[in-house]
Amino acid sequence: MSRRAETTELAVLGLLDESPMHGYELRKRLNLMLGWGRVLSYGSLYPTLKRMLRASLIEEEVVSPLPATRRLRIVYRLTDDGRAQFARAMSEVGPTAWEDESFGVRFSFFSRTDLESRLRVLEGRRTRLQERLERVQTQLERTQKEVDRYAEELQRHGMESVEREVRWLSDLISAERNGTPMPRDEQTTRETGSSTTATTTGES
Amino acid sequence: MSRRAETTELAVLGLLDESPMHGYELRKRLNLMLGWGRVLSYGSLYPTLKRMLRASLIEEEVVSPLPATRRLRIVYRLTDDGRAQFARAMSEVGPTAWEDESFGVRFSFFSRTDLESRLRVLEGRRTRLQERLERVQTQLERTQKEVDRYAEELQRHGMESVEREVRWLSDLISAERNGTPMPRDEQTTRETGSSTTATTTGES
DNA sequence: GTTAGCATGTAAGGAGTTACATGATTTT
DNA sequence: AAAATCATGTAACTCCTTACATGCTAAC
Repeated sequence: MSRRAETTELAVLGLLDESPMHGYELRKRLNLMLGWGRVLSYGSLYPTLKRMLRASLIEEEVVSPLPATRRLRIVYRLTDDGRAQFARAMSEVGPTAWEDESFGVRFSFFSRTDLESRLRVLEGRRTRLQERLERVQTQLERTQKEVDRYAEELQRHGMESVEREVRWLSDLISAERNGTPMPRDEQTTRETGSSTTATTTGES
Repeated sequence: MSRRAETTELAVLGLLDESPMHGYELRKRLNLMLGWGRVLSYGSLYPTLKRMLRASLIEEEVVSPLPATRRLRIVYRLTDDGRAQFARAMSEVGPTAWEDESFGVRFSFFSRTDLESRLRVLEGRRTRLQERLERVQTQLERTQKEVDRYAEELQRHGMESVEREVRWLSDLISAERNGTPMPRDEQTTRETGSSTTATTTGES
């Protein structure tokens, strides 16, 4: 019903689409998946699960694990609605799809989407990063007077990181287009011919 | 009074410590500084300023800009309390100091701290990143069975980014220790001898 | 003339965290 | 014997975003 993108929910849908799981395990997988940003807390996960339950996206089943003395586990499983919702969310590529968190989650589930959606997400993200680079560069030119050494160094490092991600995305995009699903080469980081900053690489 | 680290507040203190400014300009500088993560909205900045005003960290002065038809601007200036608070916050290097956002802000203001504080922040951040790497690596080894191609590629890219930042930090740390304030060389990214992942580089 | 930038704010709401509550089991 | 991990949850709170409200000025 609600068209809220809500990254956590998408992640849960995707993980449960692979296989049913209980909350604790879900959190572990989630943290591994998002890993490099936030670490999701129970105070966030459990209420999300309850909400999804109310929305009939998932169903619960209480399971008593074999050494029966252990705490009960509640295993969650996708409903047909949930599965449909996941498919819809993955193909509806809106501008939220290229935000840091959301991008990571979508990327993780790329195997379960079609080429077209993948390309739209990859290209959308790349465009967004390139815009960020341009904006920061023009702003730096205007404010160039008082440049603190450290502030500048941080800026430089940030830019390099973003440029690196742009190259990574460009490599992935070519790989997708060539039908080569993944650059099987570890040296993705080298100069790949993709001009780092300037190219606007107009999309389809 | 409140010992809340609150990154936004620290950033405002630091910027106003450089020179008085009005809200709009503050936001621009803030966005340039944090730039690569969030972009701060007015709905966040103005209430923060009001709060800091109530806490007597800053003072306001209404200024009518020269083409008098323009909107009034409210210029904020640090009080002595505010200046003291900034100095205290910058030297009190707690574990929050190596969180992404907070780290960036502190780093930007490094010129206004002593060598010791700088080293503690840099080393703290490096240790934290190395812990993250180790945790993810051990977890990957345990969950290694069902490795989705895309999920794995994202993981790999994330790891490389973090390793890159660790090298960057290591270079900065050596530079600080050698009295060379900054690696004036652009090729910081190359192999610098700093072993990427394994070294725990026990701190002082 | 219309878009972008200048300039300050408020109200409602979203997404998540920390701390609390509880307790068994496995590893070191 | 202590520490980590398994396991589920709630209440209070924080920080931030979006949308609204208002209006002028510079650049294209």
